[in-house]
Amino acid sequence: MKNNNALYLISRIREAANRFIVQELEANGIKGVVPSHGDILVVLYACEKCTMKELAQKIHRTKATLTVLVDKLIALKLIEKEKSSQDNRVTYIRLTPLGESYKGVFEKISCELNNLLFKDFSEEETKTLVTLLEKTRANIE
Amino acid sequence: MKNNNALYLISRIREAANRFIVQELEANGIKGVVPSHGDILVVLYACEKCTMKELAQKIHRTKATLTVLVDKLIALKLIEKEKSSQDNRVTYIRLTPLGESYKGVFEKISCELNNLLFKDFSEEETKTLVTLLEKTRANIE
DNA sequence: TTATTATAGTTCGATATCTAACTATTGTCA
DNA sequence: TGACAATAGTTAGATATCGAACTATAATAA
Repeated sequence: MKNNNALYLISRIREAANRFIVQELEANGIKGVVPSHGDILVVLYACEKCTMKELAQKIHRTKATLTVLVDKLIALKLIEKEKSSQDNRVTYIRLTPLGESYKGVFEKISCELNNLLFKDFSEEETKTLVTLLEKTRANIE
Repeated sequence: MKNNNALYLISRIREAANRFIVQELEANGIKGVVPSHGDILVVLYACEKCTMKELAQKIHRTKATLTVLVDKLIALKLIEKEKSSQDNRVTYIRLTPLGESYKGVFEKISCELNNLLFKDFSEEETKTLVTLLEKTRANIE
C-alpha cells in the first residue's frame, strides 16, 4: 500500500490547473492576475464586503501575503478598501464595478477548467474522486 | 457534474503535505530545506550524477529556479557541482557524503507521509484514487 | 573555415509567499 | 480608570519562482 505517487499527481494537476487559469484569464484580456488573485475575487463574488482577516482565512494565505495581493488588485482597479466606521482597526475589501464586470469570465473559466479536468469522468467517478480526496485531506489537515 | 471542489481539495492536500515535510525535516535536524530541495535530493538518491538541465526537468522547475535551489543546497553542503570534461557547457550535480547521509531520513519521511495521507485506505481505494488522479492529469497536461 | 544556429547554465527584475516585528486600535480586569 | 492583553493590518527581510536577456560553448552548414 506504500509508495504510491498520488501526491506527485496532485502536484502536477494543481500546477497544470494554475497554468490553465492564468492562460485563460489572459485570453480574456485579464493580464497580471494569478490564481491567488482569482481566489480573492471569487470570494468577493460571493461575499460583497469582507475584512482582510476573513479574506486571508478564506483564501488560506497569511495577512501579510494578502496585503500584497490586495495592493496588486487595487492597482488593477478591481477592488477597493474601505475603513470600518465601527472599528478603526478593520478594513473592508469590496469589488469595484470593473472587478464585478469580470464575474462572468471567472465563472466561465472555473467551469471550463472543471469540464476539462473531468471531461471523461462518469458521475460516479467524480463522486468517488471527491470522496477519496476528502478522506485524504481529513487525514493530513 | 459541474462545480465539484476536487481542485480545492487538491490544493489543500498539497499544502498540508508540504507543511508536513518541512516539519518532519526540521524534527530530524534538517533546517532550511523546503520540498523543492527535497525533490532535488530524492532525484539524486536515484541518479547519482545529473546535469542541471535533467534535474530541472525532473523536478518540474525552470533552469533559473534550479540555479537558486542548487546554490542553497551547496551552501548547506548537501550537494556539489562538477564541470563536465566532455562538454564545457554542462555542469553535473552530485550528493556530498553529508547529502547521502540523509537518504534514510528522506525515505522515512516520504513513507510516513504516505502512511498518514492514506492511513485508512483499503488497497482498492488507494488504487482507485491513483487511477482517477492519473486520468485527471492526462486531461489537463 | 567561418558564420549561423542550438544548447547549458546564470543573471536580472518582478512577484507570491512566509515569519517576525511593528503600529494602531479595542477589550478586559483589577 | 489605567495597565495589560488581544486583535487588525502593515512593513521588513528572506526565499522560491518565473520569463527574458545574457554568456559561453558546441554543432552545423555553406
